[in-house]
Amino acid sequence: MESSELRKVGLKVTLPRMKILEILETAEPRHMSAEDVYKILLEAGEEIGLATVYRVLTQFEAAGLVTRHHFEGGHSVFEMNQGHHHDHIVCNQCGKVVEFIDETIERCQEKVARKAGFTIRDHSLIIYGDCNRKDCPNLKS
Amino acid sequence: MESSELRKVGLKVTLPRMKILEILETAEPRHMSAEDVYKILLEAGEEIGLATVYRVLTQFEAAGLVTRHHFEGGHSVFEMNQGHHHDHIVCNQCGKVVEFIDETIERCQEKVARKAGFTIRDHSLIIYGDCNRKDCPNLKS
DNA sequence: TTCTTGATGCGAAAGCTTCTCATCCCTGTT
DNA sequence: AACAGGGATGAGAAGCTTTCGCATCAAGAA
Repeated sequence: MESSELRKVGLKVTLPRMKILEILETAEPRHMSAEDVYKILLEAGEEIGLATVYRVLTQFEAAGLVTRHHFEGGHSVFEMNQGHHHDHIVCNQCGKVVEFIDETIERCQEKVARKAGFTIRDHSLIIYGDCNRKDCPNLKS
Repeated sequence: MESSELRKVGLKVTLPRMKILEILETAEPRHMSAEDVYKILLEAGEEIGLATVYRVLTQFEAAGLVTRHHFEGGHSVFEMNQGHHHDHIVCNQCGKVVEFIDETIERCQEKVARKAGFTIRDHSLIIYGDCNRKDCPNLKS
């Protein structure tokens, strides 16, 4: 039962929040825009407003349940947190997203920030490229 | 004479392009939004449209003269290319931007992408933090 | 069940960026 | 130097993502 997750972070357990949480936990791909989540809810016959989706996702982000990434094109994508940080490789052609974590890169970032006198709060590393798969069409979403 | 730079990349030499190029080459800070460039032009008494600034910056990007970065908050900043790639540390408080380059990180990215079967076209690494300077107010732009 | 407060849905609005189109001005050619 | 052609420009409208405002509604406590 996911309701405990909501209570744990101090959010009232409401229908929209449960539905959105469920989608984030089960749907594929795991990286979705607010619009994506909204469409899934509409197709499922839910009565929900796009504004609510944005509000809830923002609250989830503040609560540490999801992470928001600023991909190119001026729109954000959200993904469920899995406890461990990771970065992304995005295919320019098909939009496929691969997650990765590289400890060496993480350590180098700490070193660089320290040298500049900064305290790291967050970071965003996104590699853009071509995935080179045979089934990768140019039907960029 | 900057006009040669424009000709070199196959762009007609026009007044707006010259002016924008000059601002990008001389103004501080080196990271500016389209709006920033537009305001500088207006204050200089130029008759120019915001749409033109966006058009020209996009053309400059396509021509490899400038690079566009997607910072948080949904707005882009542009900076003149200096021949060498670099990444950024941005202060959450005052917006100060520090550039850095770390060869180890660059190499790791290549390795990670290769392992995932991707061909890197581009990448974006932005570290967000606090710059810890005494003159760093919370007057986030 | 009733009450209080916070959550929701809807439409409007804000912020950034792009589009449309009539006019203008580079640029190569007379 | 004047000309012609097509790309470039300015102004406003429009598009897109995201947020706001407010009347209504529902979750959680008494």
